[in-house]
Amino acid sequence: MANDEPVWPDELFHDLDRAGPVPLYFQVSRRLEAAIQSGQIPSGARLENEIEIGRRLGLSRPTIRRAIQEVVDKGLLVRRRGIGTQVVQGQVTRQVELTSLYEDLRSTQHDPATQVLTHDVRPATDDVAEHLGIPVGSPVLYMRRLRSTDGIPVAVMENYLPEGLTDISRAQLEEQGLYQILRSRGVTIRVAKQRIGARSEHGDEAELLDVDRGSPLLTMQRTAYDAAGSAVEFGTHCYRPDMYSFETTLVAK
Amino acid sequence: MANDEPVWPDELFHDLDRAGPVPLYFQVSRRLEAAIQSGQIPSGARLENEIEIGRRLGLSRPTIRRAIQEVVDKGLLVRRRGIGTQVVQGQVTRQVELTSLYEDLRSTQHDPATQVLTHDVRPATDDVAEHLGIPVGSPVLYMRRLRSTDGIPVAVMENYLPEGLTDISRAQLEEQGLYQILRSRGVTIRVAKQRIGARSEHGDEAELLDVDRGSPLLTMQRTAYDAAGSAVEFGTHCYRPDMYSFETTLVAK
DNA sequence: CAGTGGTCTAGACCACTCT
DNA sequence: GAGTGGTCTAGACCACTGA
Repeated sequence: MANDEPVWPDELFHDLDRAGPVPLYFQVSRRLEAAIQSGQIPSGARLENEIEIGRRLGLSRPTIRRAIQEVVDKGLLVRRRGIGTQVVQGQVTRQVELTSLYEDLRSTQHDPATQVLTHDVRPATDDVAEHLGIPVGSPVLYMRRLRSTDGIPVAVMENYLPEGLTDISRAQLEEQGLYQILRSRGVTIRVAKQRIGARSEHGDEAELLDVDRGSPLLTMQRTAYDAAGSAVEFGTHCYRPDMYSFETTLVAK
Repeated sequence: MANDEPVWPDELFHDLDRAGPVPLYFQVSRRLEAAIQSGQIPSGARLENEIEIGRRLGLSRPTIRRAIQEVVDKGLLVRRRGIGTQVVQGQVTRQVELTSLYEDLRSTQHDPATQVLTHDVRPATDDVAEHLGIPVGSPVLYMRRLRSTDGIPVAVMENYLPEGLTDISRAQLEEQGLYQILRSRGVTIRVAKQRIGARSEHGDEAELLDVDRGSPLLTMQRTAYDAAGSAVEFGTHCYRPDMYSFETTLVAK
């Protein structure tokens, strides 16, 4: 083989900010990721070894390892002991992240709009209480929203928020994603558990989503927890399967 | 507060194997995870700090940090700077992992069975060729299988394997999961990209899965890559939504 | 203020792969 | 045997939290 020489675009890393708040490993991993996504480091290319990268960047090996590991976890690189680190072959897809549908859609250049169908405070049912970890009958904010993109309905979303968050206004929900509102109130979501399934349309969903009666819908049920481990949101959503699907990249450990 | 004392069950970690091939951080993380899953470390409990844990176990802080990080990544623990490490509140769910349906079912104590409906070598169509990254018309092994558990049909699975793996026998497929077979042939899957959606039943699926005509089905399309980054499997599966769903735990970065 | 996790360093030894 | 990533150590300084 003539072309098995390792690749490392030094020039991308010559202005790392050692003083600022952004960790070095993160600065390196983001630039590395961008270089792969843009094709600057081509599919299948072998990277320079960790020690040499560290030497060139003036960083220790653990820092370089952590940067590379971040990119490996996103499925863009593969490491093999005794061999080296390679860019994965094949097309690159987007990762499922801890964001709301609104942000998913917005980040993909669409124009999301929200219509609030229902918005009230009601006592928690058994099911809702269990998911939120609160007593049955506690007041919860219930909202039912219709999300559209480019004028086409995409999803009907039902959400429940526990006491302390029940004062979110209808107007606010029309304008921002739920997770945006929560963040602006200082609520940070750390962990979310979701279950994805399918079922038939029922009730008024056919009309709202502009599909035939009895059409298949993609469903997602999610409970989100804040840093302290308390549930801050429980929701059941249903999506038009021709308008939305879930993508994941799985990486073996 | 009287009961804010940090928790650490020393006794679980007194027989770590420092000589064997299993990394120390992994031994620690697995026992820690088990202790949480079993309730031995209760929901909401605060863990001892990293330095102290390291001292008690005779391990360095980076090793302890890595062990804890593994459990954080699984969504069982939450870390907060200045505060400490806490067990997440709420029920524990299973993680989506890089395993086949067969292993999913088997690990949950069911009794999976496989019926091979079709099994032949054929030229790759445009679609299959693109997903596998091979030329159109290349020979690929096509298989269509019906998976059941406890006698109830769960999924119809269509899979395509590239040249070099086209000699997997029908008999073998009846007995083992596809990923098991691949592993036994030295093929290790490192990365998989999957898309989950929904659609209506069509063709003979209603009969195979014992559902009504036009019923909703949960669908999954997956391409799996080996350590070198080559695609080793492409498949489109459809599931009875009352028998199967996908669970994920998402952790904010 | 003391205590916590977050980051980083400069080494070391090992297991694995290829030649 | 040479080169690679995998693991581990023993420190260091910082940023953030809560009292």
